[in-house]
Amino acid sequence: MADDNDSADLLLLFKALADRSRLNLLGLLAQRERSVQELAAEVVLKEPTVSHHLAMLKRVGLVSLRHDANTHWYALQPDAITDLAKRLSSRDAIAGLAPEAADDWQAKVLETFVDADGKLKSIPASRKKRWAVLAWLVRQFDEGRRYPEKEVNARLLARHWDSATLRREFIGYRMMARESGVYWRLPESAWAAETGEPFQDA
Amino acid sequence: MADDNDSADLLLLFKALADRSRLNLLGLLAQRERSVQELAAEVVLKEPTVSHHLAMLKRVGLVSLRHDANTHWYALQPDAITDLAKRLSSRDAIAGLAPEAADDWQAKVLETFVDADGKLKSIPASRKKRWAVLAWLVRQFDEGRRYPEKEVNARLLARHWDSATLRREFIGYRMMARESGVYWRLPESAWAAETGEPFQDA
DNA sequence: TATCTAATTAGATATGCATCTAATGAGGTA
DNA sequence: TACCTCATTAGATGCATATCTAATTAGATA
Repeated sequence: MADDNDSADLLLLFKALADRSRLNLLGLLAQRERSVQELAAEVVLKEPTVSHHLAMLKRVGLVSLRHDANTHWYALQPDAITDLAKRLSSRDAIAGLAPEAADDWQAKVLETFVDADGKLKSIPASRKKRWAVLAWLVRQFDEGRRYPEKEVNARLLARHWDSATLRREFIGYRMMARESGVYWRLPESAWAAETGEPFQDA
Repeated sequence: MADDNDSADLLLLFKALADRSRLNLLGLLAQRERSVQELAAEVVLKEPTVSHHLAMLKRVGLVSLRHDANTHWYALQPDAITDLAKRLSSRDAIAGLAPEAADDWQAKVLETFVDADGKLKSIPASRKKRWAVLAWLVRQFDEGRRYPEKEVNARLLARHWDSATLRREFIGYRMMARESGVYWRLPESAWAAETGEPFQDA
């Protein structure tokens, strides 16, 4: 379901709004366009801190940015908030936040990327879909057992030629840990919650 | 002043919504009433964790609770969300989130020293912050009413274990007066101006 | 009374994130 | 080129909080 995307977005929006400093900044920006310095003075925070908050607000579309020389002018993006309001007004929309939806979505991704023989057709480029595929793959290893790199490779090669990338991604997504050439599964609690958002964009 | 409350409420609402597990729970509760066990199974969390989340959702009015024997049935409180949606739809409402100098500072102090249940985590050491906290506390007593020491203690104990210190500070900051074991509030004009002038403790 | 079940509270751990200082980048001007 | 200003990035620190296990409360039942 595209529902899943929606709910991830929604979560990020709420996270962006769940901080007093950022609400203050939004308040100021709702009045008029402002520069970083100006904002820092008004909310009594250092510029890097304000910059950090603005980056987050911008990432979720709550504010817009206009450059003028080396001054950056930020402004409220009013549609973002009214859109949010709209999304909240239906009870069904809220019901759509229930977790079961995720499994559905994952099944769909797997249908797309895995062929009838169980071979991975390609490694998804999108972070979320890659997560879904990796989750499926990692569950084919026993929890609590330790695998030498050679064996990890062997198992992965049964699914896709690029075992090196897959191994690396296991680590990156915290689905596996590695120590001196030996791999083991991490508990799903460590990664199952992250439906695949980047922590920061790097 | 009412603004201040509003924005504090709003912040708590967003904080409650800014967590994937709680969004999942809300989704399930939007479908129908559910017990803690049931929810724990569906979101794959332990019961105490779910209990913790539900307490927060309830505190901000997003869910309601009904007891039946020792089963607790939680349900979505749909008005809470539509109300939120309404509050977001006006640009002026957002502009109202802008900080208001002193008030905002006091709000920030309170956020730091008062936990979500309204308990005072500790008595600030800095004079100014202690002033802010005491001002908040003393406003919970009616003006013009007289309180025997026992009742002052009882009320303070709801906020912090060291009621004796708090009582003494009320006197020191001229927020209350005492005569033969009976206490009463002094008018704010007597102390509201001193955002923490030297008065001498002890 | 003792016991069973459902839920909450207490206490511990670990991760996320707000904030700061210092360093770097990027545009403008003399 | 050198310098100035505004902003962002890097890295460190400390607090808030999501989650778990263990202990406790509360209702129901035998």
